[in-house]
Amino acid sequence: MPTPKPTSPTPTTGEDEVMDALLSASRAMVALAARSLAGLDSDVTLPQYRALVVLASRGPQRVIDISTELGVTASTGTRMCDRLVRKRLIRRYRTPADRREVRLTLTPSGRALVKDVTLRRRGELTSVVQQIPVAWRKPVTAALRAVAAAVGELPERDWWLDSQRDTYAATDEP
Amino acid sequence: MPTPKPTSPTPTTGEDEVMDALLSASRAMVALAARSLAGLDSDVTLPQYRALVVLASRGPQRVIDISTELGVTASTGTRMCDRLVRKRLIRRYRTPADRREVRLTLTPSGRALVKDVTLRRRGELTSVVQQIPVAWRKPVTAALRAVAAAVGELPERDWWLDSQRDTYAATDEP
DNA sequence: ACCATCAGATGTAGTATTACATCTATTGCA
DNA sequence: TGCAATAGATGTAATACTACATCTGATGGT
Repeated sequence: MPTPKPTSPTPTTGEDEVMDALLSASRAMVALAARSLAGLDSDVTLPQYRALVVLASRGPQRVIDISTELGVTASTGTRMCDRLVRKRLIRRYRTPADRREVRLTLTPSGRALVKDVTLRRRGELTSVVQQIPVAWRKPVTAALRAVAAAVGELPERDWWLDSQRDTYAATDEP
Repeated sequence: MPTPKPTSPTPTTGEDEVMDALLSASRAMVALAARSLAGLDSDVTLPQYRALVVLASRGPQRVIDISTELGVTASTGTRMCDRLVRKRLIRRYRTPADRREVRLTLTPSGRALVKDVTLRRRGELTSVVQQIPVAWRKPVTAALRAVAAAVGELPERDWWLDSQRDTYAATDEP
């Protein structure tokens, strides 16, 4: 805790400092996320964007999957998807295997939007990254990956950015 | 940054890796933020929480300041403050100096809420921090601070957690 | 003293988020 | 075959976010 820090008797190994810095960075990231979303042409809300990121990171998902990931009910998920479909950012596909399921996939526009936001963030972070001494980059990279992994973030591989062909045939529009 | 060394003797030495890791971490942080907010007793939205964080980090602010920080109009800011006041998380104070102004401050509940959320995040990040090799902590800490600073995040000093007395006298309730 | 400006608040309005209950279509299993 | 369970969609409703236009009150400079 940063609070009544009793000035640990044992010279701490810098654990608190790392944690504080991490929390600061965390708040900053949230602000950054909000900002990069606000400065966008289309008006996508944060929940909507999070849904897009899930699709971008994990590939085609069901409504229930996205809902769970976002911590909302299925009905809320359905509603959100309605809006994203209306905005042409995602598409619904029926799977032949299980006709109850609906697979959600990003449209090219959806992919472009995620890419755009990513680029914006990249822009804001470029100078920071460049200022990190080369010798530090390895540990910093490792630490950041650990953070992402621990918090439950998906693969860093942006396979989705190179809009590969959708693997689902549009059987019907639900 | 403690050592803003001009670096880059050789172009791109792990620069991309750091950036990717940073972006991953960024997405993870957003998800984490949403989660730590969802698992809360009181129902505070992300915009509301961001407002609280601004107050917590920067101390008493005006409506316009918070609005600017959050990237919304003044009227939106006023509305948001209305809700936060109704939830007893912030308080409005008139300043004698400029009677147009309204200073917003966190109530004890507000402070407690921010603290609670911080603790939750801390919990999720503890294991990560502990896993970072001691030798790495210094660079990692510096890098994270740089990120926070660059993105416009405030001092890491959590002075506000030790609920010091509010310096404004409640003259009237607007 | 006058008036432009600033800080906030309010009226109005559209869209989003979210949940609960309920309904349809499908699937899986006994 | 029959029926519970699953995946979504829909009806309904409360709350939040957001902006634009407008209004009040207070400052500050001329």
